[in-house]
Amino acid sequence: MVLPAVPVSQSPESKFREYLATRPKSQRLTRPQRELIQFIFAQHDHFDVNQLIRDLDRADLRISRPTVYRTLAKLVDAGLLRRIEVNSRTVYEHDYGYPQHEHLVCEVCGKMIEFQSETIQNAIREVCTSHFFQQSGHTLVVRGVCQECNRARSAKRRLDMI
Amino acid sequence: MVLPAVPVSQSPESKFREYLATRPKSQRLTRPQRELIQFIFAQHDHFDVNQLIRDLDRADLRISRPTVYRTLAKLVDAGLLRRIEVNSRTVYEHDYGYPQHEHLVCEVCGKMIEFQSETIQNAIREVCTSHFFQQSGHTLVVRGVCQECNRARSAKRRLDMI
DNA sequence: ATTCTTGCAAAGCCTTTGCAACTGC
DNA sequence: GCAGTTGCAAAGGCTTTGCAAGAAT
Repeated sequence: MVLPAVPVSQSPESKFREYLATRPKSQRLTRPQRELIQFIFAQHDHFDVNQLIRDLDRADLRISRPTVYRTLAKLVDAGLLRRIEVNSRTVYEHDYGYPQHEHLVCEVCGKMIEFQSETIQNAIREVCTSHFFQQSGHTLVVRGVCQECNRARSAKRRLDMI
Repeated sequence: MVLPAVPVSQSPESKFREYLATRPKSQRLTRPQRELIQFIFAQHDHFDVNQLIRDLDRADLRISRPTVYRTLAKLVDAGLLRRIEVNSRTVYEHDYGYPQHEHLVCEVCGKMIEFQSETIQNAIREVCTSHFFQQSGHTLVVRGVCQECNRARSAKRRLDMI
């Protein structure tokens, strides 16, 4: 986490409970779901499904793959998680308690750097207004090479020239 | 196409030929590839692989699925096409001869509205500079509901209230 | 008690790959 | 003629689904 967290009044679990209750056909909060929420909001930042399942496994939490997928979908729908597609990889990150932000993604090491930009958010808002487009969210991914990988590359280039 | 095209000096095919020639291990321009390029740059705007193959089929161009995938990858690498991930769907659009732009994507009808924003591009450039991040490209997708679908929704809502 | 959720196995997508036949250069 | 490309079939990832057993309200 690099950005300041947004203050929230409820725990992720109770926010999720609220979401479940307000569904058209009311849904249930189960043990696997609670374990997942607790696990995700205790540790992860950006993660994909395979990482998550591996980590759950290491933590001796046996939650089946389908249940993980089904629960993640609900968490996204509930506004607890955000789902991002990055270079054909699907990653999740905290939404609840975390501010809207954009990403720089290093194509070499895969690192994701977060940043906020009022300017960009305002510009998007303006464009939506002028197109009478009702915005529900956005994703900005900037691809490139991060500082460290760039250094490494330059070094290698210098070596290659010898 | 809604944005003004960028003037280009070469045809897509010759631009691709140039790309092929400058590869480390030189590659070949084949009949299926030429047909694909001609077809894509004659008609399509945004398309996914299945649409493309269906349309090729209708045009009696039989190019195998693997070849389509392999060629699209090269076209993206050559800078002729851009590849965008939108709501778990992979779509391609012209890159060569078309300016950098962002997308509003309607979650109801799937329409993609293009727009350009100097402000956003500058803001991205600035952020990259301050993070010593060497940008190679970016994707901005704004999700929401377009004007028409919004109208339809409002109308339906009014009806529901009776 | 009822209705939703789980886990398993299996199926579904989309995409990639191994390989023999083929074709640019 | 050599090296890269094609098409086929098959395999690979990731994600979803049908269904019987189990759990939440």
